Amino acid sequence: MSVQDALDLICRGADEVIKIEELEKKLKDGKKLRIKAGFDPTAPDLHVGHTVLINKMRQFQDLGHDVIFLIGDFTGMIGDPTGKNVTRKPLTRQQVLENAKTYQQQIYKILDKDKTIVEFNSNWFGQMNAADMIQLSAQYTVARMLERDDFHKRYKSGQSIAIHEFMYPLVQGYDSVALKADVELGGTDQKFNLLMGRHLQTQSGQEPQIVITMPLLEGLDGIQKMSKSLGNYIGIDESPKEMFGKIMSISDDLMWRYYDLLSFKSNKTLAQYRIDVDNGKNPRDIKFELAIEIIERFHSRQAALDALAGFQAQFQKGAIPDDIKEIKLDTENGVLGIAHILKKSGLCPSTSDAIRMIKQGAIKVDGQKVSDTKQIYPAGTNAVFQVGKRKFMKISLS
RNA sequence: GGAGGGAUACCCAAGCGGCCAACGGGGGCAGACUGUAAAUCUGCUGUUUCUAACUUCGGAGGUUCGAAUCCUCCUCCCUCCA
Repeated sequence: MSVQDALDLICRGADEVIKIEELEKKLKDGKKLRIKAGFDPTAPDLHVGHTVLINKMRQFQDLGHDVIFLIGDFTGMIGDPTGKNVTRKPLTRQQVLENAKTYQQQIYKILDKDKTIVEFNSNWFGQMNAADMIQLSAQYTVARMLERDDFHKRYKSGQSIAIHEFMYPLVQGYDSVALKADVELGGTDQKFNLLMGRHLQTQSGQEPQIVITMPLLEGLDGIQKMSKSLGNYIGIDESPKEMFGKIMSISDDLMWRYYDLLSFKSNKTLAQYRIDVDNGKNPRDIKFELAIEIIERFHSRQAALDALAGFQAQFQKGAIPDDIKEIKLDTENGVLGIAHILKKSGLCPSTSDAIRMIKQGAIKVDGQKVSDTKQIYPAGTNAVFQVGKRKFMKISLS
């Protein structure tokens, strides 16, 4: 791969690369680069938005560089002040180690285990004494520290800033010195801390690292950032079927964004996809490819293909999926009304809601639309009840 | 410590004695159209034994034929002064 191709790949999807000329020079020198990315040791419950950064690490690995997965166990004791005024609870040693383990299980679905170096920053900070710490804090000034946006805002509006919060960027920056990092990856919100690494490295006579910030991935709605609390996420532990459905539901515009940030397909392939769509190819089929690639990463090739087949059967041909839940319900006096069946089975949250659904034509029993809210079913009935397009349940009455 | 403003359904937000199960917007769900797209249009969005009844407007009491709306106390939030 040419230097230019490598550069294009590295810059793909990145928010900022500081400085790109320095990166180009490093690549031209052909030396193996040390890529650093730091992670909080808090309990990882990852969704694909989190993997944007990890994907970038993987790209570096594929280019033959050394990737360092740095677990900020020492930093975790400080707590990142990022935009939050709530003090984070310190983690115990035990918790840190457990979380680190969970992290590794998840990231090795993306990263090559053999090529990944795992480090803990307590390794060097644990050795430091008070004098060393003060020495470190002498490397930066209060005025410059206050340039960081959230410090600036809090200071201006009279909110408190504890002294130890100033240490966070310094400690993170020093990690780069300790690791002799050539490149550091982080989210856009980490920019200040990443630049601190450059500053401290220069102070210690090292060549400053390249800083690459990655944007936060938009969620399924295409507007808000992907987050668990907003419910617009794709969790990496989700079932292939879930993932498939969620990926297919994103808009065509958002699909390209996801391709840039989540796919390992080459820039050339992506360019070709765009040409194909411009020439009339159905974007749906391109989206299929994306769904398959992502599911394969977190599950398996076979699971991805099965999900595709299931999707096509269910939504393109209108078939009833074969992995639906089966339950038994007791009748009252030998019969049960449709509204009650829907409520008792959990398909609808209340009988009122069930009745609304029936009126709206959302209910099907064995594929037949039910429009009578008083429809009753006798004991011995065994049928597939469906609400809308995606909620199914096989219910037998006794 | 003093002065004032506020708390309404998932969220924002009207209503300020009967026409209120509560305007409007967002979100969500369903239907149409489709590629389970997106956009758009339509409907729904407290519960139940569902053309009717019952329980809701921070909490507890009270006034009234009748209260989300008035009064008292309590809890919580915000703004200004000290």
